[in-house]
Parts: sequence; structure tokens; C-alpha cells
Amino acid sequence: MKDILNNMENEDFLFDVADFFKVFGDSTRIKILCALYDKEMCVLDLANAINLSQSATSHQLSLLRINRLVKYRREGTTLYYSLDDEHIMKIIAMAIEHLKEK
Amino acid sequence: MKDILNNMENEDFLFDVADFFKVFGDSTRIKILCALYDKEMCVLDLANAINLSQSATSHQLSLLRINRLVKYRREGTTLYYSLDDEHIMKIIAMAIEHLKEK
DNA sequence: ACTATATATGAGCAAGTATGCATATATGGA
DNA sequence: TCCATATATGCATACTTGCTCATATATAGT
Repeated sequence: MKDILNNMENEDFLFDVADFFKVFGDSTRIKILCALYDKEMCVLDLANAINLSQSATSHQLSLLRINRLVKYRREGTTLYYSLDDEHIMKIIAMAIEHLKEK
Repeated sequence: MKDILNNMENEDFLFDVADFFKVFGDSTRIKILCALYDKEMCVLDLANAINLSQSATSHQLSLLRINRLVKYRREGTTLYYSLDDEHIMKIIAMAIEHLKEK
């Protein structure tokens, strides 16, 4: 890890690492990701499931999209969102395990 | 994951999960954790290593302490900080792997 | 072209947070 | 006890962020 710290080029990389965690650091987004683990969902159903406004849900989905944690497919006017990467739930599961231990 | 969402008791748990990630969602704290991966360090050396004031460094260490990510041992007036859990760097390493892929 | 439905987006606000400054606390030595 | 060194902490501030409201965009049907 020392080489990561000493190299200025890699200092930028640590920002990326922090930003990556930042995406998971919000309970609304965690709820969205957990909901999508079970099945793909459209925005309104997702909003109802986590008890949040359509707008707020869409804003958060946009953030998750930018960070490539979710993807979507269109069917008419409806967008069905799903997880972009199996990897993601493993990371959340890891955190859950860690929390259960302590 | 569905049962986590539907159960109100578990809704609190999702806040804990988000809070856990929130601690990692700051580049200063990531720098501290990476620095401590190599060896235990006192506050001032740590502050110099990551180019931050003593005060700010201490504030962040306090946060890391509360969340049980770091521990310390005293030697005179000096406190030597180290990682509290081997588990922690695995989580960071997982994020790094994820970022390298995309 | 008009309307309805589903979603996205920009602006603004309130709440949270990271940092620096000043100061307090703690330990050890003279 | 007084001083020096190392660290912690309360407060103020600038910055970030998640939400709501209003509005824009997109698709499909009539």
C-alpha cells in the first residue's frame, strides 16, 4: 500500500476509491441495490418499495448509473433497472458480515 | 435480500450498512488506512504522510476509532495507531479490484 | 397533433461533514 | 511544580449532499 500513497499519480486513485465507497454510503442507495438484487424493477415500483418520491429515486438511480452499479432496459415508456454487476452484492454482503461480527 | 427490505427491524440495519461504507467514503480516511496497512504510526507522522494538519488527522482518527477500524497503543505521550482488523484492507482491496476492472 | 404515462433533470434548500483555529488534556522530565 | 511534547476536542465555516418542487423529455396511443 505504501507505493499507492507515495505516488502522486495514485493519489488520484485513492479519490476514486473513496468515491466508490461514497456511493454505498447512503441507506437509500443501499435499499435500491438490495431491492434490485431480487429482481429488476421500474422506477415507480422501486420508489414505492423504498417509500421515496419518484424524483428522488430517479436522482439516485442516475448516480448509480453513472457509477455503473445499475443498468436498465426500456419497454415502452417504462425503464426496468437491474444490477450491473454480480460483484456489487458481494461487497455489500462483506459489509454485512463485518457488522454482524462486532 | 427481500426479507431485509420488508422487515422494519432490518431497515435500521441498512442504515448501519450505509454508515459503515460512509467511513470509507472519504479520501483522507482511505489514505490513513492505507498508510497504516504498512506499519503502525503516530498521529504527527501520519499527518505528515498524508499532508494534513494534526487537528484534522486526529479528528479523522477519532472517527475511525469510534467505528473500530483503528486501535492504538500508548508509549509515553505518543499514540501509535494501527488497523483494528485485517478484514478492513480486504474490503478496500475489493474496491480497488472493482475499479481496475472498469 | 394532442394526451397520458413514465422517467429525467435543474434549481433551491436544509442537513450533514471535513477542515482549521484555538484551546484543553495527558504524559514525562527537570 | 513548571514546562515541553503529543494528542484530543469544541467551535466556526466552507463545502457537500439528499430531498422536494417544478418542469422537461421520451414513448405510445388516439
